[in-house]
Amino acid sequence: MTRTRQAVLALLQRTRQPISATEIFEQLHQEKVAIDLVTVYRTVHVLKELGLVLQLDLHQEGLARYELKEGREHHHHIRCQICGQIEDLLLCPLKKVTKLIEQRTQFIVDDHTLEFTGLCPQCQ
Amino acid sequence: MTRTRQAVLALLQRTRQPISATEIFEQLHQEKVAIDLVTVYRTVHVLKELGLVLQLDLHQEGLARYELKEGREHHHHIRCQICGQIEDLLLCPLKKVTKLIEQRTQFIVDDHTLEFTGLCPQCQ
DNA sequence: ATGTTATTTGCAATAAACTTGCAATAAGGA
DNA sequence: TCCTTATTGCAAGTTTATTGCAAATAACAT
Repeated sequence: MTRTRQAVLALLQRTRQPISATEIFEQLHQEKVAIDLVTVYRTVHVLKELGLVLQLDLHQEGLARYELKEGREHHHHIRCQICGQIEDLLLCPLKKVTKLIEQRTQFIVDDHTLEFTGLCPQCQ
Repeated sequence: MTRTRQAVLALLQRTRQPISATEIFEQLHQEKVAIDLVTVYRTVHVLKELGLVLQLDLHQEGLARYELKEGREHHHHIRCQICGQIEDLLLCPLKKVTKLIEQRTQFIVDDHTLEFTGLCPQCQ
């Protein structure tokens, strides 16, 4: 854990929304932390492997976002189509459905992604 | 509707799995249909706007896939992590949850994406 | 502390998926 | 047919992410 990686991790800790590699890069530069974009990519990769960070690929965004996994429970997201705001949904209705799918398809289900899009209160 | 667009649409009709732009390009070239990759992108864009085609951005694939919307009911997908096979799930457990989310978040929910990943029977 | 080794970083170059500009061609209508 | 509009192909550009490699940094034993 170098101080470069600490800086990325600390940023993820204090950011409430899932954040992209470019945003991490720009935010750290604003805070006078010199870091290369490549290093950001490599760092989030390492943090992912360590199980500290989750990668999200939200529908039609065309880029990856990262959020802290540490100490957070399984959840999903809703994104505003206008302003791009992303909010956590602290629920998951898929436990029963997963069993049904395993029976129907004979797959062993490993993971799922669920995302809602719509209009946030401000953008309606 | 030109014959180039017909060719793309016809391919989508006879393909059972969601297919990427590059795959459309390669498949049509194998069938001796001369088409530029750019035209494939523009065609699926048009077909999307016409409501004939749906775009899927499956988790961690890093590319878009397209499937026919015409005459198909709302459904979701499960993808094998090993072989990449994609199967339809003709179910959707999210109607009630959507209402709950609208109440909780004050968003107006417009759409959702749901995808499962796991191991298909062949790859287990 | 010093040297030795392994890891991490930055820079440049590359890859992959998609988009845009523009001229050439094809389609549709008066 | 002539004119207008839409579609296509080619080349070049964008964006996001990855790779190679040398330099800098960290880890560690002596």
